[in-house]
Amino acid sequence: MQETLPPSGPAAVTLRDVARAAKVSVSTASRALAGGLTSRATEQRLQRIATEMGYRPNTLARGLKTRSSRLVGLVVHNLTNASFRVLAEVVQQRLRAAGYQAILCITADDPEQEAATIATLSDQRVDGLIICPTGRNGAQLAALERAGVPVTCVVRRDEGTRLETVLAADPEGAYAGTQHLIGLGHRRIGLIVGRQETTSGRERLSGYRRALEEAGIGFDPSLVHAGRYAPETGLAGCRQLLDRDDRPSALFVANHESALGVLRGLAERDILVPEQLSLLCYEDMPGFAWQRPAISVVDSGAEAMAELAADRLLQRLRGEGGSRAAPEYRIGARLIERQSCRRLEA
Amino acid sequence: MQETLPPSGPAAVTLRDVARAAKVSVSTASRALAGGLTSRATEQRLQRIATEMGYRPNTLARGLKTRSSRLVGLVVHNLTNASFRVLAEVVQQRLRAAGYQAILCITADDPEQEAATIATLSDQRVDGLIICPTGRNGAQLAALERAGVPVTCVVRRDEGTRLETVLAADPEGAYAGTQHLIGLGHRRIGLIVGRQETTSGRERLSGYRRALEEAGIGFDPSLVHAGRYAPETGLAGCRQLLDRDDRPSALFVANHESALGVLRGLAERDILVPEQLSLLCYEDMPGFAWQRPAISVVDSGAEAMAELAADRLLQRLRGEGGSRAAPEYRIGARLIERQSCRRLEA
DNA sequence: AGTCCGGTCGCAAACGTTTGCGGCGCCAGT
DNA sequence: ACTGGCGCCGCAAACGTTTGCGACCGGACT
Repeated sequence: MQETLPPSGPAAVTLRDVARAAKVSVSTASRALAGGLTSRATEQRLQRIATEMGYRPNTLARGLKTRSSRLVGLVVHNLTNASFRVLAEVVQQRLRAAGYQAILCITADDPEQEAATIATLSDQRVDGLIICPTGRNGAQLAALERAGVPVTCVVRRDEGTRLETVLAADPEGAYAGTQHLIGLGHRRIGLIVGRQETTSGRERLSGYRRALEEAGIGFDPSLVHAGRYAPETGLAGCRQLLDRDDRPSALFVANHESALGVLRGLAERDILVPEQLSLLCYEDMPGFAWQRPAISVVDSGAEAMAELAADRLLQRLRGEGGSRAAPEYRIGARLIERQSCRRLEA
Repeated sequence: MQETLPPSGPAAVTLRDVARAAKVSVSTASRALAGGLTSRATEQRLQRIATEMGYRPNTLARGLKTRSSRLVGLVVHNLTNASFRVLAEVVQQRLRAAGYQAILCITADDPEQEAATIATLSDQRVDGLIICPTGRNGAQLAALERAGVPVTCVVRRDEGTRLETVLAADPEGAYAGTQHLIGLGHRRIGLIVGRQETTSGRERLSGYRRALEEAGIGFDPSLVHAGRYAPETGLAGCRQLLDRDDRPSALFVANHESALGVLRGLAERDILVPEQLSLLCYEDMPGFAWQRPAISVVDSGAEAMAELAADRLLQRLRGEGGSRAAPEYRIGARLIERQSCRRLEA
């Protein structure tokens, strides 16, 4: 019978092979390549032989011994949301530069998938974890951290655990955006915002509200429409807010998925921006700058968040964890004025 | 001195612990949990004990022994392009369902980064690889495949190697799109397309050209604008094609990044779609359906590509690789009519 | 010349699994 | 009652590293 051997090509060259070729023991070979505990001469000789033979250390074996896989889990809800997308891009690149690889996992904001994901990543012996938590699996995350695997939360906080977290400065961002509109003379400002069960949804609403009240404008609940992060929400909000007699003069759309629906709603009603309505969005996305008119946004600073999250995790991976404090970081938002907001004449 | 032991929490429970608790040898424990070579009774008993103790097998150790890491590399140029995004989402999910994890890597279409990435993934002993190749590292990929690691290319082909590849049916898609416009009575059709060094750029142009010629319409090179996949290209193309006397009556934009620039160009010139110009895009993206008017597209079938790529790789991972044929698969494109194309009166 | 010391190196154990091989006991068949 | 066979299990080797410990060698110092 034809032996149908699995196509395991030429067996990889192992440390033993290198050692044998250099006529030293495996241990000195190991030390020479790790740099250090050998004479300068043998070190260089072995480096040379190793590269000549095309030696590549076996990460699994090394990981088994050193109890570290140089893998980091990266868990997000999806890749469609611009924040998650840049998070994935930036974190991945940052980690790679530091010698780690990112394992990408997508949970669809579903606690069960998240639980399974965390378990699997733990099985893979990831060295660390960056995650946007659903909030329902805090116990598992805390257990991981207790087992020596640093966990950094992003975008959302996991209430109930004391995990290191980096968030957007949503209250301030929403405050600044609303204030900007107020400064332009707007008094009736509609808000389309996320579900109030989420941190960001609540915080953005509260920032909006605070700006209003500080300006001496009453908060009118009928001017806010809350819903999922989806175009449909924006469309529904448009309908609710604009098909009424005392129509607001400005709209603040607090997440970019809804914005698509809002744009369509405005077009359907032939409402001119910014002539008849000022429009301000939260979170920048590639399309906004290319719209006509270009859409002003308060940018939530996704890449800054990503960079900070990666840096914090890396620092703890290097063992400089230090502070048990499990702090919370906030990334400042930034107003980007384009052409979708106009000053209201008095 | 306070021993600052690394916070390696409670040591993980190992197979030895389970075996000891069950008063059997490690080998029977292993076999019992793997299912099979033991009596039904001990199998169930050990399953129970294992879960009670919270045993989780060490993937690294297992991988070292079995020479498989249950990791699969996923290499794309970026996550902004819609095709890559759904590729990442779908592949990740598919692999996970089959017990594999995806390592995400981004190359920015840069051969050097790609080379480094492939090397690292190989070091991590990935079991397989799904990659959109730059085309400059075919040798490395071929070597991987020879070493027993199945490689599947997506979106682009690596010329010069005979790797399994799944592509979009770009010639047919562009043909169908152009034909659709012709069927609506258009004779002068502008084309904004990708660089001619890329497979997709060439193939989409050729499909466009074939449709034209079959309809007896002469191919006019001055009606095509080729450039990078970026909004700027679209804007420049708009300028070149529309600021002339014999302006085309329809525009076929063969990639969605450029489309953003085109939309802005049209808005700047106050050109009404579809009244004054019909617009058709290649590759669907979330925004298109929400535009006003909603933009017709020929959808390149990104998720079908992703699914096929994942399935092909998985099949080979399961050892059913069989055919040495290194075949090439094509995913059919599909015209989605919305509201941006109108029939030309004769 | 003897002692000591610092620098290099090899031996062997360990990391947690999987797996070939052989031993043991039990049941059925003569 | 003895043999054969088969099902279940344990022993130990192996996967490719890292690392503590001890051996060895040379030179410098007393």
